[in-house]
Amino acid sequence: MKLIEAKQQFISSWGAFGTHWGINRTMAQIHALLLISPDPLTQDDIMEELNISRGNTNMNIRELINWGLVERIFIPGERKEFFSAEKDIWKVVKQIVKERKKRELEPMLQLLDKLEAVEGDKKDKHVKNFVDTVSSIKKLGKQADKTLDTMIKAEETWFVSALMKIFK
Amino acid sequence: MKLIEAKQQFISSWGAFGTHWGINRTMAQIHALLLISPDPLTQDDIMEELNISRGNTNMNIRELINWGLVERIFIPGERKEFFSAEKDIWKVVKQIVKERKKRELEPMLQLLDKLEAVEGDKKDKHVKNFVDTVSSIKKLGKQADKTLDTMIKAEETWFVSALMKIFK
DNA sequence: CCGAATTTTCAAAAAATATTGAAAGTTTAT
DNA sequence: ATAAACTTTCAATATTTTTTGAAAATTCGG
Repeated sequence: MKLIEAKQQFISSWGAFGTHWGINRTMAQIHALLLISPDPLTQDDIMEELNISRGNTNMNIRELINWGLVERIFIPGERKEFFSAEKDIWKVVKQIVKERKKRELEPMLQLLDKLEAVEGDKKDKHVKNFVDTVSSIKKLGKQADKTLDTMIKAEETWFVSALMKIFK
Repeated sequence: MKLIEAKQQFISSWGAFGTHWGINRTMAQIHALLLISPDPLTQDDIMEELNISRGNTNMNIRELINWGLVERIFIPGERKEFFSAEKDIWKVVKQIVKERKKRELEPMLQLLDKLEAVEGDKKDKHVKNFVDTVSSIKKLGKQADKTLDTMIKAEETWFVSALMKIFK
């Protein structure tokens, strides 16, 4: 397979993959393109490679910057802005975990705390089942939260070798 | 907070949560409703509780069954079918992990294997960066795959205590 | 086998989401 | 201060996804 074809497949699969994870196709594709580009690219480079409009490109680059996955690069003597993606995949994964934890897991745990305190007779099977369900989700969620916190701080080498030890 | 209100909040949040994870709102809401229902429900019960159409209810129940999260219950003397969700949250999580691994991670790893074998001069920085990126994603993906395999087989108590040990 | 009860399908409609492109805004070199 | 280069915004449009509901299919008791 030629590089040009492999690149296209990589970008298009990364885009499809993203849509399964609540990330829009274009955002994932821009990320993929930057990952495999050895040098920073401009907005125009990205527009051209992916055949998307200026507005779309701009919005999604910004979103990637919000997620901490892409950074603006200043190149002396250049008028245009350049963009580059973090290439260390372990850092990328940690960054995504960190953001999703903050945006999704933490609010969910807050809600569960409130819901667990529902009024009503615990003898009533509806009340009991509700509280039990909420409590068990909360328990697992809290555990996941702690685990992810530690993971976010971890080095890959340390993490992998620790995992190897338990999951042997 | 009254049970009825707490239920509604739980269902609606579970639905919103699902949409961030590529699961459609209705499917997540049906799942939430079944999780907090002590007894199995019929299609009509679900339609009425969530105010959704018969077709929509039917398709999403089926999808939940495909995911292994809901099962049909046969109740002697009843003509209608009843549905019930797995209540053990650890089992639910393992089931979801298992399915997503099969549907998403495994095909991605297969693709990466192919892409890693791209033709071209490894001295060319474009080729080199492409291969390096693909390889490192593959490496992390393979590790995740193994880890998840072990997790799928694990008991919750064992899993949590093992995690406590490393992530202390 | 009949017909009522129930489930399933799927084309059409609605809703949600993503994309465009042109205009407005900003920055920079001279 | 000006104008060209570049970036950002956002209303309109297009696309994708979800939902509906009525018709078709299936199941089951008698």
